[in-house]
Amino acid sequence: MPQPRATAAPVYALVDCNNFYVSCERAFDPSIRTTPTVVLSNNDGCVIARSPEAKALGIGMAEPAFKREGFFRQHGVRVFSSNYALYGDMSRRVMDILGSFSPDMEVYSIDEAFLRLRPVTGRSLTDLACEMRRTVHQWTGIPVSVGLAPTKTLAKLANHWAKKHTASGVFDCAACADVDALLERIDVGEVWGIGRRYADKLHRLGVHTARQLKDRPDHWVQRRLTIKGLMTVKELRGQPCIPIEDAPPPHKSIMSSRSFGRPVTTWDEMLEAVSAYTARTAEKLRRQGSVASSVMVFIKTNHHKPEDPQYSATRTMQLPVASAHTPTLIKAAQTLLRAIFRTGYRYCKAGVMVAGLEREDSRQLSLLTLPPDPLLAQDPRQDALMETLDGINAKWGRDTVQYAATGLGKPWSMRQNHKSPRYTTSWNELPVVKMG
DNA sequence: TCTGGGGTCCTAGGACCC
DNA sequence: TCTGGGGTCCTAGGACCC
Repeated sequence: MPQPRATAAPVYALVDCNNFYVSCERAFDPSIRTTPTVVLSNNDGCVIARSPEAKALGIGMAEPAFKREGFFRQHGVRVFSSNYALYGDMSRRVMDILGSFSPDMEVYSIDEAFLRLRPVTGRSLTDLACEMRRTVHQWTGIPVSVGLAPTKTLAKLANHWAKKHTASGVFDCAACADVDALLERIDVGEVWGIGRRYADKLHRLGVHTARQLKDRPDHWVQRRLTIKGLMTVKELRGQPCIPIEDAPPPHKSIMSSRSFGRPVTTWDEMLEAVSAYTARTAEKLRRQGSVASSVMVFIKTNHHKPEDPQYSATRTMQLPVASAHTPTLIKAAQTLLRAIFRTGYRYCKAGVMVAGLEREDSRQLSLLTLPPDPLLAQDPRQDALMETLDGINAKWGRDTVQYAATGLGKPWSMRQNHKSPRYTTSWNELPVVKMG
């Protein structure tokens, strides 16, 4: 048993929900607790979460679902469409609980958080981690694993180790007498910050394990993996380089894009889809309190179907005055789309991105636009209108009020043929408990 | 023979993460 | 019929400035 630490050196915990999306489905449907289960990406495209039983059947991450349909049926695999209303809400509950264990928390993704833990007299951090795990499971039904280490990169590895090799679901690097021996057993590609490309490159250079990477000289690492790679290596050596970000910095760009549920071929449908994505982008922009100074639109055909004629195009426009006003952005996006849209293609995807984001309260006015236009662009009525729109939609649900340009039927919208109810966020879809 | 030196800004491409 | 969506950062190279 590791002893309570006497020093003030920070210890990082990485808490990661096990098979998060599957665990969310299971929390509300006990009948699938031991059934092989998968969750698909948007548009029911590929597998993005697998239960242990599904993994054991050999179902891979990111496998296209349509190729596995027969297999799923044959093995009784339960299949779910992504239900982000549910996962987002469950995530918030888990994070609330974790936040009560440490004020220094970074919510790193929908299913992961880093915590900086302070040693408590008379109690080991492993013990504390076990309590976190118990509490989250008891209060939400979501199983989590915890890795403890002196750096975030090592905490990631410790978490990985906890999932694979412990029954407790908790692993503390400090409890390990020989960290080098452990790093020797970990493939370099499993290190946080080393993706597929770098892993291939490192293997070609004779670096196969986390230990070997850790022992390369700084200049060797920086030349091949850039400054970021060097930070990763220093963290493997136990030297913290990547701080906790407790307040996430505002986004520098915001995108909305979707694959279509079926190919889009007409101008009218494409215009509707791009307008709808723009409206969504504008909402996200306002939620962050930002305005955008440029708009980008892209459209593309399906490159998985080489027998179809292929086309893809992107176009960007600078706005004279940064804006988060939906009609202004829709107008810009429509102009861009008009410039790149070609008939005769079966489009599979489109998207809208805004960039050059500034805080709404400190935006630059245009030098070039003569009065009264700057006043018009700053019309306070625009802001008031958007506020009202967002308020109504927040209260009564998304798209209670929407722009006509974004379409009503949305025949191009994504497939979601296996969606579970929004158990926790919709009154009409609450789970029903039957008293025996 | 010999073609400065230092800086900024922008873009494209490539890598990573979940 | 059919292969996700949404981000960030770094580097190199070119344009341009004095």
